[in-house]
Amino acid sequence: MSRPSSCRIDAKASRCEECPSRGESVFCQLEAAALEQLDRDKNTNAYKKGQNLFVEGNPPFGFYCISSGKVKLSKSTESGKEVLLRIAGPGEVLGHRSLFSEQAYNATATAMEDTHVCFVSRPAILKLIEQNPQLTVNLLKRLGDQMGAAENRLVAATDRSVRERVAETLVVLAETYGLQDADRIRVDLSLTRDELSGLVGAATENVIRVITEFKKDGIIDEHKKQFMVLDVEALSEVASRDGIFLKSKA
Amino acid sequence: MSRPSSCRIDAKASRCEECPSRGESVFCQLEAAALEQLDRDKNTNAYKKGQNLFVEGNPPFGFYCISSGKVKLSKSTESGKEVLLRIAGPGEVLGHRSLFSEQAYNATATAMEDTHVCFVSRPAILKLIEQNPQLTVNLLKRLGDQMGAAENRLVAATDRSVRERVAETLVVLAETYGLQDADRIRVDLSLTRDELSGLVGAATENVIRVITEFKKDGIIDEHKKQFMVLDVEALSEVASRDGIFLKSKA
DNA sequence: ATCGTTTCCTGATATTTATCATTCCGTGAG
DNA sequence: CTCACGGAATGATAAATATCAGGAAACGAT
Repeated sequence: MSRPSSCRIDAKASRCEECPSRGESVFCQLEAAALEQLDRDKNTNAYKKGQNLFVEGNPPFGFYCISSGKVKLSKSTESGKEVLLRIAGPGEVLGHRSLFSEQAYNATATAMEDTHVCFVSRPAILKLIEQNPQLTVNLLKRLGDQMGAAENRLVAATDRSVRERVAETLVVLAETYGLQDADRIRVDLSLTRDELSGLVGAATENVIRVITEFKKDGIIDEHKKQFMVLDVEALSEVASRDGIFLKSKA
Repeated sequence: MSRPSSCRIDAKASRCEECPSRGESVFCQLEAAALEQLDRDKNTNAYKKGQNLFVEGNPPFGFYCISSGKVKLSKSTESGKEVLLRIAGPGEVLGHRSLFSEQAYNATATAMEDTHVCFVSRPAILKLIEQNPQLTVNLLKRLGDQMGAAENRLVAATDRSVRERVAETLVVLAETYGLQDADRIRVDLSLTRDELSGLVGAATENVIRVITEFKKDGIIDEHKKQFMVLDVEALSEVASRDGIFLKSKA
């Protein structure tokens, strides 16, 4: 209980150093005093799989920082499909964009698994920023990376086939959420075919055909909605590659 | 010569208030002292149509602010096509993203017409930011808007037909760079078919077909690579609409 | 003017992708 | 266990889009 934390819900002592996402978070370089302030200002909430943190079109009230779990950011199209903009893990912030642009949320945030999230109100975060200008620089960097990823994805969407995009997406997911598991990389995410298709930007049926093919080729495997990459080389080869794409987490 | 400016090249007195892009620029809310500092630190350069400000893959040295003219940001794909990420006009900044993420430029910036640009070196801009934290907030807002536009474009790319996207693009261009001209809106840009296609994200031939159709329907017109929107209603209707899309300017 | 180059346009064709219809399979509820 | 249900898979078809090929304008330079 001695030191405060920005990213943990646990009652027991949870300092920033123990935050699983410590190195990644925009907050976790703050000095002690600021962290204490942040700790006082924050609220921690638990979301069950499927619950929304916020919904597209609603006004933004503050800032979210994921402590544990995964959250997808999605937009639904007029034709009823769901486009996944990105998947955010521990240490990542959500709602920062709408906070500064003072516009309604542009996307819906949904917990993909049971998730703990710290919430900081708009006034609190603005005050914190005022006293810690470095924070905005961190946010700029983060947002810049995400922007780069979005741009690369845009290029991919117009230039690469569904097959290539599926491969690319799997590679990036493996890089971002992959856990080494014997000789395979297990993507630590529960992803439905529909969600993957929303990430790839293609019809679910076609994405299914591609992953079936990859499975037959022994490049990937899958159990219970968890994808495993068996041969990253081959997958990258298919992706034709170069892109940063989704990689906003760094 | 008495008062400095952030956004003008002219030797004659050019204060920020006179900057054509004053209200839009992230710089132009700075107080006098900071503006003077900025004026000392900046260099103004002129680019002829077609010249590059910077090129994808190169390391970023600083910050660009467009004084006059238009600049396109593009990425070339492996298959040799050119994807336009956005078009920036007076008051807009370029290179801010790479500056903070400390990565190579993700795109190439090319003057679409004769253009004047102010350049501020990385150290200078960082110093300025240190003394004027508000600047980063402005940048965050700007970047956030651009991010939203990119996301909307991503959704459009997967969900809307070429025809719809062409209409949408023209609507946004009219909103952003349109000048009222009798009963028509003239888009103040010299755009080739290839460039428009890069903006739409489709093969040039197909975009041409759509344009021809719109012209026949009397919805748009075009002279010397300048598009005119005759019937915004109709065009918006086709676009099916809702998107902010390109609208990053404001 | 004339040439040459670039951009624009048009049609025919091939390919990719989406859509629709149907079956299969796994999982949880009763 | 069996049923029902939702996700997953597969095939057939249709639609959208890209690609290819050839020609027509527009424009700049000589």
